[in-house]
Amino acid sequence: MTSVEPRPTLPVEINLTAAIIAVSQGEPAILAMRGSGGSGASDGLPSGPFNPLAHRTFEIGLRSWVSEQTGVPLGYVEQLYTFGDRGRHAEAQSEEPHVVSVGYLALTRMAEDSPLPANTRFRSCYGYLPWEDWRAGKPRVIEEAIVPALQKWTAREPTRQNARGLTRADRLRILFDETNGRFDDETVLDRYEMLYEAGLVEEAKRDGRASPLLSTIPPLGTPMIHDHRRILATALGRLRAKMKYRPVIFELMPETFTLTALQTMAEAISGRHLHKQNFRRFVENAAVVEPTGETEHGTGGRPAALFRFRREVLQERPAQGLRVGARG
Amino acid sequence: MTSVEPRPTLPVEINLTAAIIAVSQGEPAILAMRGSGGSGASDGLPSGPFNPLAHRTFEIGLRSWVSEQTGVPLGYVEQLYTFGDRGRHAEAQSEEPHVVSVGYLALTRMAEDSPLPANTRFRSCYGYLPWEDWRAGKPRVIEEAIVPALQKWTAREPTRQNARGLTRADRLRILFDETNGRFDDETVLDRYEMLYEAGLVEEAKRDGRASPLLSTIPPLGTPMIHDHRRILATALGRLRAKMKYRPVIFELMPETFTLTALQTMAEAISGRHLHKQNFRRFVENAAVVEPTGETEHGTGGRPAALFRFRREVLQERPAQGLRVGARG
DNA sequence: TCAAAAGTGTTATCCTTACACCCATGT
DNA sequence: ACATGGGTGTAAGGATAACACTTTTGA
Repeated sequence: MTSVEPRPTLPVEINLTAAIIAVSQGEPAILAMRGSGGSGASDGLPSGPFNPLAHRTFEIGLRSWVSEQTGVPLGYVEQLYTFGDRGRHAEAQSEEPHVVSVGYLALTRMAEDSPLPANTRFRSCYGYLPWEDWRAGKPRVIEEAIVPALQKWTAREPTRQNARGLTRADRLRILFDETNGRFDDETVLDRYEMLYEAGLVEEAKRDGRASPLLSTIPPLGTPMIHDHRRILATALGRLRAKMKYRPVIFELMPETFTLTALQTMAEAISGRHLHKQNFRRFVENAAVVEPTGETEHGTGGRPAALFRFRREVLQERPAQGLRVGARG
Repeated sequence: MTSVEPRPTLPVEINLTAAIIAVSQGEPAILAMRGSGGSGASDGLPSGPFNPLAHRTFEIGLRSWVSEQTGVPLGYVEQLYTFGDRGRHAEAQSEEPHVVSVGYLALTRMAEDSPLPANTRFRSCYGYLPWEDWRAGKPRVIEEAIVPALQKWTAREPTRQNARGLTRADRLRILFDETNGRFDDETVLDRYEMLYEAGLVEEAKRDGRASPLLSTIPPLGTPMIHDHRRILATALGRLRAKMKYRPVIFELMPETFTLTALQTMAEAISGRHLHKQNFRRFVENAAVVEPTGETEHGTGGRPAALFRFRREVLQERPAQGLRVGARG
């Protein structure tokens, strides 16, 4: 039975955090502020508390924080996940209010010339998550550092299962091996969480659960404050998944573009190398783009035809994305 | 620049709400409490405030509320979405703390005999969302009530576009028409949201945005308190999507089952009729089940072979679901 | 003239959809 | 024997994955 007596307001604060992704020169980039938040010199994402008196919805509040902190205009915005254990050491002992993070994915076109605050820059996503970039084959850090360290971690409790019934060895195989020659580009969060659980990322040290192995391996990507790297991992995974069934990628492209530029964009985000003809055939028969008639010169070879996104596909039906194939 | 001075805790309360789905006798059912919450006699989902001092994570808090209010054991649990505008009339004027709802999907096997509190029962999902049940063809309520009413709503502002660039007519066509003979079973939330926006569901009246048409049509499904029907719609859509790529459906099945029972389950959830052979072939070559060797008699005809879920598929790779085909 | 990038043709294979028919049991 | 639901074979069509080759420009 639900109690009806008036409850004291519980000490909970809502924090809104944005993973703002853009792509420039074939690198997917995340907007990060260096040395933000007062937690040492780590990078952080734009974020701020949600004040329901000032902003009617989360999204309005988020846009306001991002605008104030970075000046970057947001296009596509999507809620990702709400994390109840932000700095996972959070315990009853603390005097501070408990903080709950609502993470958002936002996409923006990068304007090379737009002014950003001094400590704020677009930085490659793969600087924070280097094991996610398979465009030039399996990243060396996986075989050289991650797999050996995780194997030791696995050996420590070989039979223990997680909530989904998987042992550590199962997860290692599923997440860091190309099973059937395939790398699953969408399980970004699971990979990050496994490294965190095993105590192999800096954030684990901060939360008091670092592995003794942590000091024996090179740092696995640049750390971030609070749970921001976790939010970035969630954002990248979601974007990779969404791109396959919704035309979100065009939120990142300029008005007109070549097919090669589009493919490079898809590769940057999915972290995989794609097959040229198959990519083009797919784009063609999905009818998501149309030629402008112009060509782009000065690419070093034959000029490329320019295309634009056919906005009408949004009105048509299942609003197709780019179902990128298995591998190039 | 983030301010570092101590902020007063903002008056925000986190509410945890569970859409608990089970299936019995071919009907997908949602656990609902009649006349709960003090908001009149409407139905509500199990829910309660999150107290970080009592519960370390949202999920622990949620399980505790559900257990206390209903006694139902939860199997699979997944976070859905966090709604910042629960009873969307929420405005600064109110004295009460602002409430933010974190919605969860949970699955459970229905035990026919288990005792439930008096006001609590599993009720058909399609009682709340009748336009989602296409198993026997297009639901009559769509052509008879929904489409005419939405057409009038569309005509009122024919050129207005929403955030995704869609006009009302676009949305009507996309959401309530079988485009290319296909009904998109995953866009449950979009359909509910369109009806809400158009003021055609009871909840809109409560929030002061009912359409004058509301009294001219039969009620569109049973209403719920707060945003609970919205959470149910989110849950059903997510479950329909997830079922296609993860074997979550087995969380709802008994230990052993016939293939027909499995198909009935998939149909109950997806709201569509499926093709028998194709369904069986899919199950077969996904290798997600194995025969027990037993058969079930007394089904009225030839006895059916019994199967069980192969738990090993969780260890194998992309943990397949039931990719239900277009239509039966 | 040649490097560099754009752009095309074709085939084997597998998955999806959709037919229509046979089988084993209880009454 | 027959109604009822369980269970199968097969073929057309389309999507995918993988081949290697031609074309057009700038330097």
